[in-house]
Amino acid sequence: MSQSGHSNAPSPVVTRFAPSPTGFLHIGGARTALFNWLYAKSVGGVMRLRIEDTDRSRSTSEAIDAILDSLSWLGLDHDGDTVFQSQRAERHAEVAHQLLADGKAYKCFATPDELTQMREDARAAGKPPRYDGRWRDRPASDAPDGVPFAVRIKAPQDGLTVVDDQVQGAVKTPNKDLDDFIILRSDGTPTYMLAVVVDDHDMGVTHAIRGDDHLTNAARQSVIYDALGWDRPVFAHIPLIHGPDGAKLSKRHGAVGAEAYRADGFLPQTMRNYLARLGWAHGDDEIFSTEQAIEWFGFDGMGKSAARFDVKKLTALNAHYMRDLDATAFQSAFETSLPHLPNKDKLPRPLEGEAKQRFQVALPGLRERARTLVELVDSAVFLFAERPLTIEEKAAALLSEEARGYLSKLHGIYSALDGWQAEALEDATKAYAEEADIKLGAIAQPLRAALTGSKTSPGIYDVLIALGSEESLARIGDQTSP
RNA sequence: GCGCCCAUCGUCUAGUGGUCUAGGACGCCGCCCUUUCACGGCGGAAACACGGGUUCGAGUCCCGUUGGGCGUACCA
Repeated sequence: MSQSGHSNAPSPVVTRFAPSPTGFLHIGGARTALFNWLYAKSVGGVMRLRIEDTDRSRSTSEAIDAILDSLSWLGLDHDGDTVFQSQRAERHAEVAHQLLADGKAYKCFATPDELTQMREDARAAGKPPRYDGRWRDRPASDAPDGVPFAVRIKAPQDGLTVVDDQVQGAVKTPNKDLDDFIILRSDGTPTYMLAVVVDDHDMGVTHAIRGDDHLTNAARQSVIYDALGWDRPVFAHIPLIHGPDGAKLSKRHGAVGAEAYRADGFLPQTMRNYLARLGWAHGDDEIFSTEQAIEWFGFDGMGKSAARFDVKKLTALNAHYMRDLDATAFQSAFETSLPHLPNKDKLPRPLEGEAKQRFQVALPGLRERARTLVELVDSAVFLFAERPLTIEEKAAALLSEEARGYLSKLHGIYSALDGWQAEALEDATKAYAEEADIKLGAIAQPLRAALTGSKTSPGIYDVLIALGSEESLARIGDQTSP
C-alpha cells in the first residue's frame, strides 16, 4: 500500500470480473466472479464487469449472453456499465505509443521466422525461449522502410520483479526470465497483457482477484504498470478448481459450465455457498448464507492449493437448501430454473388450477425428500398421473389379495368421513388397524402403492390431502377390484 | 528444458511452535427414530507425501526429494 497520506478517506474498492466470451461461464470463472463480488460487498466497494473479447474470432455474442445469464442466475450483479475490451483498442494503442515516445518501449521488426528460429536455438541451448532483444537498442535509422513493426516493452534485465499477492504472498520473478514481450501487434492491435493493464487502470480497479493461472502474468503486467508510472492494483490470485481426478477442469469431467448446474437442479444459494467454500474457509463453518459470507470474507481465509470439485458434497448442500429455503425464496428459484430442467415436461403446463393446488399442497413434503429440483419434479409426477395408475414393480408387490381387502375397507371408512383432514384420516386409519389387529405398515404401504404407484412418497396422510378426497378414493378404488 | 506456485482423512477443509494420542463437513459402515423414503440423533473406519535440519518441543519454521499445477505466443 502506498502512503500518500493526503486524505484519511479510504479510496473505494473496485474489483472486476473479466471473462473472455469464448463459451459458457466456466465454473471456475463463476467462483472468481463470486470472490470478486464477495470482496467488493464485504468492504463496501463495487464490482465491475469487463468482457475480454479482443480475440474476435473466438468471441461470440451467444457466449456473452450465456455468461450474463449465468451471472444473473447466481445473483452476482455488477456495478456500472459493462466494458467491452474490443471497443477500447484505440486507447490501448495510444498508451503503447506513449510508451514508445517515452523510450519505455521500442519497435521490433523481427519476422515470425526469426522469432521461431530464436526460440528453437534457445531451446536447443537449454535456455528459456525468450526474445533476445535484437531491436531493443537499435537506432531508428536501422528501421526498414514500409515494414510493419510490433511494439515491445523494455523490461528490466536484472533484479527481481516482486508481486505482493494477497493470497500467495511475495512472488519473486527474476527479471532475466522476463523478456521484452509484445504489447502492440504489428497490425496495431493490443495484446492481452497491455489491454488488461490499461483497462484495469482506466476502470479504476483497485483489486485484481483472478485465477492463479494469471500469477505469472502479474509480473509482466507489473512491468507495464511500472513503465507507465501507474500504481499497481492489489493482486489476489486464487487457486484453481480441478476435476475429481485432480486435473484441470475440462469437458471430459462433465458439467463445467455454470448453467449446467442450473439444468441439473441446483439452487443458486447452494452454488454460492459451495463455491465460496472451495478454496476459502471461515473456521469450521460449512453452511452459511450469502450475507454471512459477505461479512466473513477476506483473503486470510483463502487457501493456496487447487481444490477438486465434488458433486456429492454439492448435492448434499443442495439437499439442505431444498428444505431450508423459505417458501418465497424457493418458489423464485424454482420458477427460474424450471424452464431449464430436462424433465420439466413431466409437470402439467401451465401449472394452474387443480394441478397447481395439488402441487402446492404436496410441495413441503416433496422438498424434504428431493436433493435437487430435478428430483423434485420426478417425485411430483404421481400427483398428475392419470388413472388407472401404472404401479411400479416393487410397489405392485405390496398389493396382495389381503392388502386389497384392507384397501377396500379403508375406502369405505374414508368415504364415510366427515370432511377430509389429515388428522381425521390418520385417526381413522389407526383405529381401523387397531380394530383389525393389523400393523399400521401393512395398511400404509399398500395405500401408498395405490395412491402413488410407488414405494416411496411423502407422508401418506399428506399424500391423501394433496390428492384430495375424490382422486384419493378413486385411486384406492382402482386397486380394490382387480 | 527453464521460471513460478502448491502439498493435512477418498474429497472440501480447521490448524498461524507446546492445549494435536490432529477437529469439522461430504462420502462410506453400523445402530436408533420411523407406516415408506428422506430428515434427525448416536457411534465407527479414515490424513499431517518423503528425507534432512532449526528448536527443550514441528502438521505448524528452513532446505532438499517426490508428486501436482500454472506459465513460458504478434491466445486470452
